[in-house]
Amino acid sequence: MTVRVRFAPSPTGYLHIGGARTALYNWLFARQHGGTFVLRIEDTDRERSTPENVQIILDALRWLGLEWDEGPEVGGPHGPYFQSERGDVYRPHVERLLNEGKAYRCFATPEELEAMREEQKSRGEQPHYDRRGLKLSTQEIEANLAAKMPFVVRFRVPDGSTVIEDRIKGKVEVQNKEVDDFILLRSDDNPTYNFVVCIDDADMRITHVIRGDDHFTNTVKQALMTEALGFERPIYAHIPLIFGPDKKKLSKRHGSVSVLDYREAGYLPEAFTNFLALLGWSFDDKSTLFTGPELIEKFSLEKVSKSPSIFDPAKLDWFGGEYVRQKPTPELTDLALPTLIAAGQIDEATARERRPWIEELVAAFQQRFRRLPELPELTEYFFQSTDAVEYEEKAVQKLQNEGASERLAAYRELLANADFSSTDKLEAEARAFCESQEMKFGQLVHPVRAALSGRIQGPGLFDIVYLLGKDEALARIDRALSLYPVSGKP
RNA sequence: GGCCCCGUCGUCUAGUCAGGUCCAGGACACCGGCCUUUCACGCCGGUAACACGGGUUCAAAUCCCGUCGGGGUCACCA
Repeated sequence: MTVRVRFAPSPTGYLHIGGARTALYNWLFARQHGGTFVLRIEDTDRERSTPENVQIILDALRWLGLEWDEGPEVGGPHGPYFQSERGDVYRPHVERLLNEGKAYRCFATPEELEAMREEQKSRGEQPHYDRRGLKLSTQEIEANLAAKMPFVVRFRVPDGSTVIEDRIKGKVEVQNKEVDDFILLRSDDNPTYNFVVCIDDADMRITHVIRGDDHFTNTVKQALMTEALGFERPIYAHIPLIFGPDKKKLSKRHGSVSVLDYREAGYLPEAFTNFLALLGWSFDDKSTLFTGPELIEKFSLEKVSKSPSIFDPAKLDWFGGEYVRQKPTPELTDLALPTLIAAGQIDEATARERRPWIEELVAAFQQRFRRLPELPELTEYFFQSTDAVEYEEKAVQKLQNEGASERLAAYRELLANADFSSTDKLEAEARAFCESQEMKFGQLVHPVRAALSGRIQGPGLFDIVYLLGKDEALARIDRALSLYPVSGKP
């Protein structure tokens, strides 16, 4: 049996973290088994579904690297893949179910049903549909139909119980009487979700349904419906939900839950998928870093946790830094360049001309950021004119320490004739200089760093010197010297 | 409330099915230290958990029962 799985989002908003993880697990499962990953858009809610939202979902999936084999924009033999375009495929099934007595009409209005539920509640009963439609005689139905009374079609839930052999949850048995005779065709002639899903999944030859645990109660309905329709039941796997720190289903109020927000925040997609994969799944007691191919090879539904997990942004940050560090510098440069450009630090033409320099700059900071947009915050002073560099308070202190300006001035002379061909040479010369002056290395480094960058932290000092170049380094020292000429008293 | 699911460090988890090798392992976070020109990286170390109560057993995080706690779901939404 060839594995066929699907991800079936509703384009009513962004793709959220939970949906992304569901998509990832489906994709991983398909790739591992050489199967097919189908993307189906469940846009039957015309009010809330928009083409823009569809595009957002596609963008998000592509960013995560989850290419689909069948679905929007790629087509496939089992389309259409937009539920809104599948209207006609459902009608014959409604008729069949009706003829076979597996479904029936109910003429009760929403108001009547509401009243029914209220009454049940007032009697201390659980609200439930009382099968009033089933009690109608053939004559009554004919008369109502002739009178053009609106009706819905309900599924007649059989007696007994339903056992779901869930690949993650294990065996779960539910009494069918817990399930109401749900509606499969609305009075406006539109079929409902629990009905169309069964037909779509069957039409698309879906073998495994992997989705969020919030669908579990639907699963019982769908299993029953699938059986009534005469289709083969897919294998189900329900992934526990992702919670926010308050242990409630992750939602907007927990901050960013949209996948594209994380792209905006500048996380590398590999970091994000690695993080997502491990939210609710683990391979063993040691491994945390997985490449895409490793994930495909090692993923398994059996090792998906049965308990919900809480989204921890701090851990995502760690993954972010980890992937930034292990990314080859040229590639990282390509990825980071747009943020430098967006920050106004460089333009595209200059970036091309100074490509080797940019790569060296990125390399100098590679250990120091986790998200792309953090880079321009760190590199700002490299792109400012000499006079625009601002000195933070602590940097000013470094410049005003006893003897600092004298040491700075002395180093300026050294630098004027220094060999700028490499960071190492600059450092070696500085060290030799300190030794000859019987000066501690740190006494030189700190004021120089302050003079060049206006800051007290950053990459290795000689990376800064080197990246700035001789002219600019001298100019910045001169400026610092003119601003803070007086050292502490002798 | 009914039904269903879940409950190991603050968080993600290994271990639970096949009880002993677990006074519970790893990772993130946090705290200390080392490295060092700062920050970061890296390295070393530390704090920290079997929800509770019974039972079975020579032995229970692991099996059984109960309690408590958390969540999901109960629409002419998907």
